Amino acid sequence: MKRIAESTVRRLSLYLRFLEDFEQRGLETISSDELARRGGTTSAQVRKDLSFFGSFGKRGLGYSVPELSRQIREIMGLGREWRVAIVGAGKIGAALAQYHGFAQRGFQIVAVYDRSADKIGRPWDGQTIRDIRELDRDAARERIDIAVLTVPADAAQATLDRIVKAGIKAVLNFAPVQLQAPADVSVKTVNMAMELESLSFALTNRD
Amino acid sequence: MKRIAESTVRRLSLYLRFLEDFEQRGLETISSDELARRGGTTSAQVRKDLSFFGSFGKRGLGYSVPELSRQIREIMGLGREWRVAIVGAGKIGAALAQYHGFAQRGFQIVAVYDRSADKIGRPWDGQTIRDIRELDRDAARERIDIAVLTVPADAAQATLDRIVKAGIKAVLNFAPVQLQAPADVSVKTVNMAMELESLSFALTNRD
DNA sequence: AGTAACTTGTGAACGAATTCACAAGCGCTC
DNA sequence: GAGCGCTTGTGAATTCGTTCACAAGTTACT
Repeated sequence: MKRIAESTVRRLSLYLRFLEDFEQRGLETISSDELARRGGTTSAQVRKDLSFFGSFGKRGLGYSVPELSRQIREIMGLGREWRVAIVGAGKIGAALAQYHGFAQRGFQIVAVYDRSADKIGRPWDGQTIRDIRELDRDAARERIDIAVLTVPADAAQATLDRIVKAGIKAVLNFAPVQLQAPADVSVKTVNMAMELESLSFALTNRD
Repeated sequence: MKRIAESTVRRLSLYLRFLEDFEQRGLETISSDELARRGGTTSAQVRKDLSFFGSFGKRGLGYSVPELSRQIREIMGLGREWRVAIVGAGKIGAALAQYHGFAQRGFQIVAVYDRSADKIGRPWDGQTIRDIRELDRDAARERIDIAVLTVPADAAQATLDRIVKAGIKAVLNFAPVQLQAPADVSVKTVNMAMELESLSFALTNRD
């Protein structure tokens, strides 16, 4: 398959959200123009994004809402359950575990790990906190697909190395550091510090 | 000033983090190549990024670590305190308030707002939760620069409208929705759902 | 059946961001 | 002070992503 731009993938995720909204309201069809309006983009962009994966629309009519939802879910691999481990049982980890949209999309939290002795063994959102050193053993047995990394910045790279060693191929990182991983491991970083600093820049350098 | 790409701003923020690291370790100079290695980019990229704002390096030598730190901080507007209000006193808001890197960079939380009657008036991380309806009145008096939006998705747009009306020009949004705001208001969205879905896509469509 | 009103899908044109490549500057050594 | 090794700063080339523009398909109406 041709290489797909990151920006395209992110927009698909966005479109899907609107489609689900439309679906719930019982609407049958939607045009690229309507999707574009909601997503803050252009209709040509919407059509181009979709065209990488096939032709899902009907000329003159638009897209069938349930059909396009289904297709995007399929493209994005959201037709299945993903098994997620949270690594780092701190405040952010806790907030994430409670985050509803998580389970809603089929991301099921199946294990929680920490390093500190006084956390290990404690109950935590329906789970028991496990020793990070068990990750290597657990990963295959528990069929962990994705690790959510919520450890302090200074431990992030070392913990990522553990995750990689355990054979996990996808990581969502919340530590405000740039991580190094092999090419076959996907790492996405959510860096609020960076976003805040972008705002600071925007406020400082306005025309 | 020439328009600066968002990606450039984000990288500057990244470079700054490495520089501070180097600074603490007492290193005097750094090359674009070293910065690039850490940031997962190329030396040409680093130099180009910096060149939009001036020439800070010395040929043959590299960049002075403290000097470049200072320059980037200045460019990014990080030489001052930014006054931040958290809007939405839920789990995510709480996790953020505790987030250390926040204050560290000069982002000071000066007020917390919520809508629900049983939260208003309660103590919260050294603050008292205020009624969201007071935001309009407070914004100028408290000199609020940035609002962090951590309300549920379905209330996000309406709350943003309040924030805009209160005259706040920068918003960090954690609700997983696309928001509409006037052009003179900067909105950055941190959307974990989208990142997770990108991972799902990556896992599904690997070569 | 013909026409009008829409909307998709997609090459081509455009624009933006990244990478290349190299002249020019700096410090060190002999 | 000439030569060498290193590194910056930046136009030019290239790559990548977005927008344009239009042929072709669909429905609705007369």
